[in-house]
Amino acid sequence: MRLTTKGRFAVTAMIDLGLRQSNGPVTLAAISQRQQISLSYLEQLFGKLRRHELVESTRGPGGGYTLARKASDITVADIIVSVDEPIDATHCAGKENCLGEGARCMTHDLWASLNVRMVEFLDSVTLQKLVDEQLAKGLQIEDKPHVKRAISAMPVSKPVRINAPNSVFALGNAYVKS
Amino acid sequence: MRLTTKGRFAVTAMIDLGLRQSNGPVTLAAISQRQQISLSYLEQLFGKLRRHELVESTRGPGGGYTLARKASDITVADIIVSVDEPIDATHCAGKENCLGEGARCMTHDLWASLNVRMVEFLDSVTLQKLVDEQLAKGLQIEDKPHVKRAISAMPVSKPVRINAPNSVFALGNAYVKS
DNA sequence: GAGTACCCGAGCAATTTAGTAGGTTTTTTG
DNA sequence: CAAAAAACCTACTAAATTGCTCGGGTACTC
Repeated sequence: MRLTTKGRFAVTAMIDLGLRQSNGPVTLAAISQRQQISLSYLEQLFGKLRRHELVESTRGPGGGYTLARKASDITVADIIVSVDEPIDATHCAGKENCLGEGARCMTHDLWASLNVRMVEFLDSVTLQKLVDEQLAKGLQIEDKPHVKRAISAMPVSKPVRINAPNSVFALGNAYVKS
Repeated sequence: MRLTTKGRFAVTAMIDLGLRQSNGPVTLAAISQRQQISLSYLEQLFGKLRRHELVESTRGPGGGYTLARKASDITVADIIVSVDEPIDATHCAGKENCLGEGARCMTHDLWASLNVRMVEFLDSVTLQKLVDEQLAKGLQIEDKPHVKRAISAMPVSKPVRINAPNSVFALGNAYVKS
């Protein structure tokens, strides 16, 4: 498992979905606007989330996405694994004795143990918990504005275009680069 | 904070160091051989680890690296933060009201809470714990072979040259890509 | 002063990130 | 029925990151 902004975007979008799916399917366009994530990127992410059966889709007008199961049955680990599609971690993947030498590389055992702990932890955080956290913070949910066709002349809000992999889980450390 | 193979390499190298620093400084060349990480890459990582005061260096023959403090005072979070040099997580970094609109983006609060938990968790895992885990698994430590100058005709072991960011924390899921 | 080891920077190819662009289905609706 | 809304899909892109090489330094010991 990797933790990058990709996973963050997915978790953010899923929380948005969890918060608002009570009154019908939620469109990606709406999530895109609220969370400032590009629509096409959301489409890619939700394609994966759907194939991993975390969400279900409804096509046509009034359609959108809903959670495929209860928010309390979806964990952060589920989401991150879905979008990150890991291939293999160690360069000595699978093979027991990566080096023919006596000192077999400790990399997998070593990392596996930390990996297990990480996954256990992220598996203990459910989407429901995160949704509740947002509600507890007094997040206001607009009751489906149901904009019929009033979305045409919008001030596009500057397509800033920074194509950079952001760091995720940033700590608040602005270490002086001396 | 991000979790990539970069951090994994750093943690792996630090464990190797923790396991072997009892009899003097450990050279990067030795870690490179044992852990199959390129020397130059290790140099870059340890440059950062040194600037973050996790390790100390001794130059000249017999030199190498030692831990700057006790292994029990170094956490996995320390290591990962050191090599990953985060800049900022959210695209609305710092600014309280990222969008001028009523619905202020929930991204920071939202992610910050998960971030805090992650950091707390990774801060709870000390290098000492990981070292002990390796020792418990019966890892044998060669008592400093002290190869004087017998390293010249070595079978180089194929410089395979795969320049790819590997995934980290890979789960054992080989989902069928249908 | 020779050799060992850390130090540093430039530069590289493969990959990932985050996105644009442009289309096709499916479904509702007017 | 036609048009619109929405999911779906594929290909393409610039910037960044990853992991590495190369080539030189600099400090230290024997």
